[in-house]
Amino acid sequence: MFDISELSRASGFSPSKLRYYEEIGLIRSAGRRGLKRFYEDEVKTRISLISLAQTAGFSLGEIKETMGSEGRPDLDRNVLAAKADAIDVRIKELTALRDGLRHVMNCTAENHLDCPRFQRIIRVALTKKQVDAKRSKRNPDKG
Amino acid sequence: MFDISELSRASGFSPSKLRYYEEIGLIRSAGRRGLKRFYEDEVKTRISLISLAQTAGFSLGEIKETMGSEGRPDLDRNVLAAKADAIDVRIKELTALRDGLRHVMNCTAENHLDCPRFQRIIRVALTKKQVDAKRSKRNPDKG
DNA sequence: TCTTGACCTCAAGTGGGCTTGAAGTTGCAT
DNA sequence: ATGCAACTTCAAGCCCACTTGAGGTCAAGA
Repeated sequence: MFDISELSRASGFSPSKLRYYEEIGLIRSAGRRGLKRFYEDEVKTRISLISLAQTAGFSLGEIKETMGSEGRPDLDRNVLAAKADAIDVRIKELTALRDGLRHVMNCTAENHLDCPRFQRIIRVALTKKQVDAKRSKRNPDKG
Repeated sequence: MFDISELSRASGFSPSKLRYYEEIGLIRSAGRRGLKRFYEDEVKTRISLISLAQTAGFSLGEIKETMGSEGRPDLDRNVLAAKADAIDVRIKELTALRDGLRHVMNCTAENHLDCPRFQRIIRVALTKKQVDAKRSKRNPDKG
């Protein structure tokens, strides 16, 4: 068991952020000594996960929905599958963007937006986005 | 040349968003007919790029900085390289998170946070983050 | 026992990224 | 020439994810 400043140090999250996350139900303190919150080790893994999910572009609401409360580790497989698929799409977009940037670094075209290779790289990611958007219009419940 | 509603339809960005982007200098209209803005094809590529970069987790400020104004396509190679590296880090984190999610879907551990395989998957991404943080402390200008 | 500093609460403020609404203007079809 | 749908500006508002500040409580060490 450790207090909020130790958790803050260990996680890199400010105390106010930790309190805020508790307030919205994303994390839990194991209990109090007087007013002071005390935490168990488990919360560190949870915080790591939150941090990762934020990097992935998920809102705190989505993260909460996906992780559930600490007492409910039996997550909905469909939700998890959908999130994993969403991440796959994002990875492809990021890969295209990164390749585009790296290409621009070595490209001699006067205006990079006109470079055919660059445009092709970008179009790959866009096509994926559009396909996805169309599919979710035809089939809204599959997100 | 096309007007704002056509650009909106083509890009999926609302007119207000397009005007906002112009206001903050992210895009430019090619000119006006009366009050109405008109655009050239080039802006579509630019918008695609913005969309992609947002997905990658960059703020509009960073995007502006990286893309420069339309009149300055000669971007700073170091900035581009740094962004590309940042994207690589993010891709690794996303990959770890996705693998973690997919594992949880098939994992029978009663509490997934306790599953050693899951923890290992997560730790991979965290380690990268910490390494990166430490490097940028030792060497702040290399961000 | 008394101080002190790290914790606490709760309300208000901040910044990013837009959207909305009111009020005005205008290109274009009739 | 006229109407009107679609554009325009500008200010204010909204949601998210926090941070800040004022004022209060408490555990532990001198």
